[in-house]
Amino acid sequence: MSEREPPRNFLEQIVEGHLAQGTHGGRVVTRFPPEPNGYLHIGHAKSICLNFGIAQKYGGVCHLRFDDTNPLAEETEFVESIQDDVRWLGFEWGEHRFFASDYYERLYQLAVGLIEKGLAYVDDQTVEQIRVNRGTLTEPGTPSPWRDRTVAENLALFAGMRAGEFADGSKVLRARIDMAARNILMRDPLMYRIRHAHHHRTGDDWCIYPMYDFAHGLSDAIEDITHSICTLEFENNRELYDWFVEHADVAARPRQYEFARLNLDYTVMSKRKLRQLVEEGHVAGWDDPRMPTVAGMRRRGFTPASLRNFAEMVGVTKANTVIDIGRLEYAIRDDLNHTVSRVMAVVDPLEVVITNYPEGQTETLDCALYPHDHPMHGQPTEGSRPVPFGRTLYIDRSDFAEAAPKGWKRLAPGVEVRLRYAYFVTCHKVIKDADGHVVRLECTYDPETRGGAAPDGRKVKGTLHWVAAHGALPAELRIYDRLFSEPTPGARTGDPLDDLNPESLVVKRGFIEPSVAAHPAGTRYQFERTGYFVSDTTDSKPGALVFNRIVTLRDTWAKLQDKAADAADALPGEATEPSAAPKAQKARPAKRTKAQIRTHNRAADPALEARFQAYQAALGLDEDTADLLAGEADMADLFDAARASYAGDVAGLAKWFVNDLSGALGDRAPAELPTDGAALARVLTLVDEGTVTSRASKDLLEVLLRDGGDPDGLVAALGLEAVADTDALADAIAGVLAKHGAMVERFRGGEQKLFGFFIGQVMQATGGAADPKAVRDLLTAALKG
RNA sequence: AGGGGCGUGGGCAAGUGGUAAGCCACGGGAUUUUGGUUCCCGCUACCGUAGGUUCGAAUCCUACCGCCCCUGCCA
Repeated sequence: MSEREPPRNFLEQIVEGHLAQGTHGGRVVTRFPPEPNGYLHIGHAKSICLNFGIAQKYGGVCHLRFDDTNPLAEETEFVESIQDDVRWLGFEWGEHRFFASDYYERLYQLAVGLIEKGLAYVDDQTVEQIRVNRGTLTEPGTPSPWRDRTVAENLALFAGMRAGEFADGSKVLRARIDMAARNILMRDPLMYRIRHAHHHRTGDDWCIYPMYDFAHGLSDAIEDITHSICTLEFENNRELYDWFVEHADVAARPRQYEFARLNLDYTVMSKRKLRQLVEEGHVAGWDDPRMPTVAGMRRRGFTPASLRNFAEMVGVTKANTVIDIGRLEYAIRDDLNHTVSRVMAVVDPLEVVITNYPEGQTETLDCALYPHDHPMHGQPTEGSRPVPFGRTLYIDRSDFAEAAPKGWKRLAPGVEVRLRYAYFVTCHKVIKDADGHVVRLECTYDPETRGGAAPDGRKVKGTLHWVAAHGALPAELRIYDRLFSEPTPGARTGDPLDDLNPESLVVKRGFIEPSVAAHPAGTRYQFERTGYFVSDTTDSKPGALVFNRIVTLRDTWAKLQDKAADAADALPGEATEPSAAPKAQKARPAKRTKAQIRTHNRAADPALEARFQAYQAALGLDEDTADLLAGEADMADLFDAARASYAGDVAGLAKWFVNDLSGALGDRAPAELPTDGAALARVLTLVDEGTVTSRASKDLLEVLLRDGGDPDGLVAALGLEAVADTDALADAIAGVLAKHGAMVERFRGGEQKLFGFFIGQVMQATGGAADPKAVRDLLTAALKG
């Protein structure tokens, strides 16, 4: 009961609100609308999880709709890859797979309908003319000379466009909205353009193609989508979306909602930049394991669950933020740690000879597949695999130091360590080549420590992974790292390519234990002490194994060393250059503020201006208050009406209007209220008289503004009369104190700020009806105890 | 006559007038045959800034500041 439910994101709250009110007849229909012109990336993955997730959660469905309205960019190949990716992520669209191109005929008819209503016209202007005449951010556009063609002419021309009578670019169909609209998208947006091009599905059936804004919302309407979720940059398009849905002949009323797209540091996400990486050969392809594409991450070894969890973890909001890529790494580690078997592999081999191990002898050790110190999700923690051991073996070069630094727990001359699951060994001799490079280590082992434990109870500080030379499988190990070395690629120079990480892929030749030979490509492992790896699904072959590093293990030792290195670097005391060049100050026109609107209103309405003056002169209100009250006639009317039946101090009424009423009003226009000034005045009077508390008056006001009615009657009906009766309050206080004994202790222990908590509790216990001042006094006494 | 959005600890993010959730990162400690895992503890935020309303404001009002998006016959 007291279990904390995960907070719902704002979209889920909206959906729940609709469900509660039966807004869409209780239906939830979302859609994921990719354009089949490229590969999906992790940002799309978030959107997929959101759309399919909401449908799943609320018993709805999610359509997969390909937004294929531009024949020049789109290809069937991408349709396939997108479907693969969505399925791989774990979502199923069932029979709900659609294409915008399925609706071309219907859309055409809807366009004709708009023409017939005089709401669309054929424009003969050139691209350049259209652009110029659209105006700018601060200047209105100018109407096309073709804007007032007759319906009949438009109909004929549009039919001609469809029939292929005109060349590309010679004509377009435009919505006839408003060339002076403040939202540029509303300045007669294009609906259709001529493109004599082959479409991946409709072939050569069409030579006119609908534009996004026209096609998208109406496709939503055709499919009876209820919640059309897209990213923030489409916020400006919503007005147009609504316009088309409203004016075209469709019954459904889908609504668009926007959320912030996913941004990840140390990577790029735009299709353009990703394409550039591929086309210029900085990566091996769209499925290069360093790419943030779904295909790339799949090949890298990410799991669908890790991506879904990641999407859940980062949340859904409208704030434009950048996610720490460490969270993605956390998500995949957190999954694999609980699902994947352990195995030993040496990335950078250094030969070790156990000099006191009999020559020619070998043995097989039984090694656990899973750690037993945490639950493995959906898998047994039991199970083992045979691992050969012998006189010659390999350890990782990074596990040996000729001169051990402080804190070193690994192998060094004279130091004894454990070979995992095997024996304790001690290094006695370091063999080097002519250049002084270590080529081999000679160690002795303690036969008594077989399995890794010493009968005499002695401890070693370190445990190393290893692979015996006999039976070792050679393997190519692709050590992947972040594609970019800067959190915001391109921040310095403007070109992300300048920040490519030269070590995003390092290929190593190493060895792995033979047990993995039996597993299919695509199997994921934890290479103990090294990281999570997957055998590459396209390049790994029996006898020529290839593994991709998915992610490292957390590495506390490396972190300590980094810190030590940083500390050393810092010694010279050089202040780091503030390299960030001052941003070019963009000249932005100042926004028209609410204050300017009010001033503007008065300039246009002398009567309003007169009231503004009178409020100050006759009523003695300060300028700011008078400004707010006389900013629009409706508000001033309401205020004057209230004033006429209010006996108290006018300044108080004015303040109450400004601070309380306008907040409760929200977007509602004063003139549309189901109540009047007299009733409002009565509300404040009730507060003045002490009949209701100011707290309870908010509830009263809310009901009054919503339903209207008689304030006195409402007070009685809602039980809002102020409770100043000492006995009743004392009871309430005693109840609260008894219920929150621990809090009382804390308060008496010095947490003074909890006083507010107690007041709040008492206020709640009395439904907001308690007189706060009385509560304050009584509570002070009671808490002194 | 520009318009549309967004600002809560290092990074995310709950919160919608009554004790500022949680996650990641970071720091400590315990356990450990992975410097992994797991488990504890810490991270003592006055909520962009400044005024105001209120017994009480991250939440309501006002002004200001900062950041993002929009002038494709792309989506």
